[in-house]
Amino acid sequence: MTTLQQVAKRAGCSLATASRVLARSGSASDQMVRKVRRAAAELGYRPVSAGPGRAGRQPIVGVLIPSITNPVFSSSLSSIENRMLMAGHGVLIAQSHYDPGREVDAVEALLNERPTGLILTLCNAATSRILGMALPPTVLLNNRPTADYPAAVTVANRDAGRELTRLLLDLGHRQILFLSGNFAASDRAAMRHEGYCLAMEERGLEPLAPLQIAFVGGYDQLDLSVVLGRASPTAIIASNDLLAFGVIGALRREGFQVPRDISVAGFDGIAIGRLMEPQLTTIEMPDASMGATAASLLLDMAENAAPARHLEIPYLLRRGGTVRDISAD
Amino acid sequence: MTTLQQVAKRAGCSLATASRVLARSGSASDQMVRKVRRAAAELGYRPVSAGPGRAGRQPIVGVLIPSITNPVFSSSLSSIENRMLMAGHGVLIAQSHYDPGREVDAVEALLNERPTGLILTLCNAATSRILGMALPPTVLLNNRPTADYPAAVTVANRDAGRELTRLLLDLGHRQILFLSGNFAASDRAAMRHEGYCLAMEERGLEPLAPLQIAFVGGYDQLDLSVVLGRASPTAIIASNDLLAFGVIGALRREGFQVPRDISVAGFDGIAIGRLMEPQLTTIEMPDASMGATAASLLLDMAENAAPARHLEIPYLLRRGGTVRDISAD
DNA sequence: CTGAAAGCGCTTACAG
DNA sequence: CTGAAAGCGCTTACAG
Repeated sequence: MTTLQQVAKRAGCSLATASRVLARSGSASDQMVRKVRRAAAELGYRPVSAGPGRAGRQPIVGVLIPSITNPVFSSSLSSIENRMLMAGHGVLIAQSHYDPGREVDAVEALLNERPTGLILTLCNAATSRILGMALPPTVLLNNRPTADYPAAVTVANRDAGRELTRLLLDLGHRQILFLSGNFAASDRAAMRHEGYCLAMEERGLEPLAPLQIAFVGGYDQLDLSVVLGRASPTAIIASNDLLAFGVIGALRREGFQVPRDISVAGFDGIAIGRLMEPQLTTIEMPDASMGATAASLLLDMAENAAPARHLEIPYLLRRGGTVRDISAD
Repeated sequence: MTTLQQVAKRAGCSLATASRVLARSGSASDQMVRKVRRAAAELGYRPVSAGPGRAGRQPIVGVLIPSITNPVFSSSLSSIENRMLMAGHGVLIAQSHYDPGREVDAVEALLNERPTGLILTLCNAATSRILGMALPPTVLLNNRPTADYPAAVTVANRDAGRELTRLLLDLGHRQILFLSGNFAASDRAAMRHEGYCLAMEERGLEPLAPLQIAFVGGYDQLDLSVVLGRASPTAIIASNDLLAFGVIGALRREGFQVPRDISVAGFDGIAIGRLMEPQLTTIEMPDASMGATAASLLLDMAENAAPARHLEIPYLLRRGGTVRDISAD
């Protein structure tokens, strides 16, 4: 490990001067600046946290998401990373894998790096043990704000669930099944389901019991035979697009065609839904701009002591070919 | 910021004792351990790098990938993160966005955190300015090893390109167009293209000039009208699956059906290719196991001073419905 | 098991 | 503009 001491020696100056040059604090002659910079480059010098205040290092923020491989989250993450890069902050990531237990460990790991701030997408913000911990400035992303953590960037998931369900009702569907990841693993899914219930009740219909499916690395091998044997839905709402794809694949394996036999809709608006044929009907979340917004809010709070705010970003219902009008049938 | 001093005071012991308890070095009475831990928890204490050796903090590794939103990379990243979590290391990420210039900045940002090691997927390992820098133990992922950086985890991209092209040739295709991201942005794409050329030449055919398309956040709005006007390929090989999806969408917009009018194949084997209908023909990269392998290799090098190695992981040609046999036509 | 003290790499007034 | 020195938060022999 190269120390500042070594750099100073090579540059032929004192520790203090070398420090001033590299930290850009205080002034130094052009010649000295050159010598020190050169010595530092040659030795591959990297500062180590230090001194009173410990302001030496590049600040970093920690980001927790359920799963990097879900495009909704990787897209948010990407825009967070971009925004933070501009601000000269590093980004440290952690995944909860939709498991409240691992979530705690993951945040612990982030905290060990003493981040300037945190952006968290929790399994369930209301019950998470994390929010009892001593946290640096924190913004919730996709979780509604809590009393302790009032900074949040969200989408109106309940409204979205209601609007999507209304669309299906308007198309003549009555037997609408809500298929979801575990509610305990995603309070977003729970909110979306509430919206579904509201829409059903509005029309005097009994909501079907929701079906919760654990996320195990993917939904490739989803088996719907039992479900379809019991209920016979004309439409299925999946609590997220990845699950919707899994549902469509599973239906195909069972010999059903979408949307001819069953309509399918999802939530998230991941890019791949627009590339498939027919295009997926979904609630489009502005994931990239949500990420950027969360990052900006966090920076504002951490650097300018701005007050915590709750920002609700509008979503968009995108109707694709996976839902069919059955009112004329 | 809470200091160890404050924790010690609250626990009623000396700085030294508090340090020993929290760093698990040296011994302390059970009672003392409890008191110190409790005080640390109450104050939300987090260690800051320190002391001789600076071994205090959790070690971290830096990972550079072209783009988090490409499932191949997010999948590798996810398995790297999992492997590192088990080893008690944090993971810091950076994106190059397929831009060699941003790549340098991104690695600089990673280095500022003094990572124990680095896992890099470079635009072009042979020409990258990064490999001239003073780096900690480094593993290349998806780039072939260089003289300075002999540790690498790769797939035989040239062979894969050849094998995929042979498949199309065997199906009767002669006019096979290779469509690619910018070669300067991806030496993988260049290798795959070489394989394409080899296969064509093997059969005494002239390879068509490759078409390079810049990646600009996605391939949603790809316009192939000009291309299809000039050449009239019966098959298109895209240098990666994301591009292949873009191609299929663009073809559809131009009124072509896949595979009836044109066959399409890609590289990567991202999950979504198996969910679409027809399934994408592609070269399946074991992205998750490549990530885990790179992580394990890096840990072995950083912790056990293991020698750098080059590991080549087998790929798999997966034939889906997007290619058609035209030999009988 | 515990504490006083030396020491790490660094920064920042304080002199000159 | 530059350096000697004090000080930061921490760890680790060294005593007891």
